[in-house]
Amino acid sequence: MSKKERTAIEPTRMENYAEWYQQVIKAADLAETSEVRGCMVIKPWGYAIWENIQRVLDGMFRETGHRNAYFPIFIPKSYFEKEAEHVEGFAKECAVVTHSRLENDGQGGLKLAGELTEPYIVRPTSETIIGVSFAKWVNSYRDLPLLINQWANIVRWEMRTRLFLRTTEFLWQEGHTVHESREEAMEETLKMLDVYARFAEEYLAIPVIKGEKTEGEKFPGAVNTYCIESMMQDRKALQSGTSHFLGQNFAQASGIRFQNRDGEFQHAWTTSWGVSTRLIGALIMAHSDDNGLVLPPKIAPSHIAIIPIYRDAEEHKLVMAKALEIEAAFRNKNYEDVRVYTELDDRDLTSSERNWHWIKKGIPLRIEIGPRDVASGAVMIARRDLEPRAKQSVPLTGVVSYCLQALGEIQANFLAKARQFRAENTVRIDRITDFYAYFTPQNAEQPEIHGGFALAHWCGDIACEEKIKDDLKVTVRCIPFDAEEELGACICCGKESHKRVIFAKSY
RNA sequence: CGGGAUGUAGCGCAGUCCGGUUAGCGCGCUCGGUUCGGGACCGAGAAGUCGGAGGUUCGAAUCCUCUCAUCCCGACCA
Repeated sequence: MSKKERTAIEPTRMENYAEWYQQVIKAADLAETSEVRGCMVIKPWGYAIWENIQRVLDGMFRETGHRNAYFPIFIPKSYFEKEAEHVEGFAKECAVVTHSRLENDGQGGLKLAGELTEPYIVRPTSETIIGVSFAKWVNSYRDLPLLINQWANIVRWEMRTRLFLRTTEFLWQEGHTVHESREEAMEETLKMLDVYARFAEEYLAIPVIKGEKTEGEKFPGAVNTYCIESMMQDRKALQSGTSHFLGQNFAQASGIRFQNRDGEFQHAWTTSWGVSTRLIGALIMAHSDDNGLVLPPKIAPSHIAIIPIYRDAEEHKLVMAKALEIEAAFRNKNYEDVRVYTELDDRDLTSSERNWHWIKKGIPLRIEIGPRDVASGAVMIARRDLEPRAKQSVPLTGVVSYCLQALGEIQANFLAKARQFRAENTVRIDRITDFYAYFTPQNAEQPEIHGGFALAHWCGDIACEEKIKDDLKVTVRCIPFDAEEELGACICCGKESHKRVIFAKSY
């Protein structure tokens, strides 16, 4: 058989990005679609990534003074109705509970019974139900700030779903805070956006752009919505986290009032912020390649696959003894704040089968150890940030230090690579013809990877935003915080503009 | 909710137009053997009643009616 180069994932990113994404998830065994419409089953390798995300973020929330709590999954319809924009924003995607029990229908089936006097909405987000509690908890300025976080599941009845990116039920974290003043609430909103940005870059190795959402894209009921936007390898944008300044809207709707320092009653100022299992989608699309998942060491469920190579029972015994020694050497070892985990894989499969298994799962390092290595007192180490064939012989005595250092390098390489990719695919555009050309694929039937982030002037008029969206499916991803003052003309209508915003196609 | 398509073994599919013995193929799985440092090979085997209901017929995966579900394209979206 000819040993021609082939990729572990087919099709490749270039051939069919959307299909490649599904295949990476399948090959890495992260998740699968469930029998339940739009819902996914998150499998151990995928769930472990989520647990790592939870662990790290939870620590960050604690450090910033937040405490975890839990609120009901059901929201009475009347609560939901209190904030008008909020209702409008979520009404079309709510699962509603209308009955409380099932009865035998006499034909071997079941029928709905016990109709509720007031239907319950399965939370699509918890502002309204949490607001009811907050109204009780907050009476005085001395009760503030109130800094709460909830880890929960959410249901949004989306029309079209994609594993991790958009599922009917998803897991997330939602922070909800109450403050005495506008300034303090705004400060909180931006502080948590910073936490998200730091997490994305330091742990997920995904560079993000912090900015504000336009009026058309902001959270229903929010005064301002801020976001972190990242670029995927098909050059589309993915909103990876949001933080909302809710003003007094929800405080008024829920009656969150307190007596201030002057003894007067006033409505509080609230915020909410969240990230979801979508981050796993971001992780996949930001780093993975045509050989499967690629995981930054700081978020990987496990870091090193140890692969013994042997032909018979005698060699197995010989090699396994060393493999167990290596495994033991990593016990209780940390790379920065991350515990290093290993996977000793001596399954009865060919070594290449086991090798590819771990490549596809995105494990950062692989240690191969065979009879030749045992004889020479060394092992072969392969890194996920290099070609699958690239292997380095490392003496047994230096394996741990080599690996710990390599993990750090790999983490840094992924971030640098993602930064470079984003830089290469970000352009400043001033003429509308260039803008349309940039976002128009060569092949309309089967669009190739095209476009990217376009920094262009925008007048702030929603009509221009809508027109571009209708024409090109391109939206204003955000008005970046770091956008410099610059006089220019709106890319769409030509009116005066003072800042460039980021336009892109998005998920 | 509009437009299009599909439901046959765990997965991917053929067979359906032109009804006819025991419903096939690839992958996967199980067992045995040879292999094993770049995705192995040979042999044997298990597994489906054809989305569901009804009808036509001597006979239905195949024809008819109804129904359910899923997928793709639009509007929505963390």
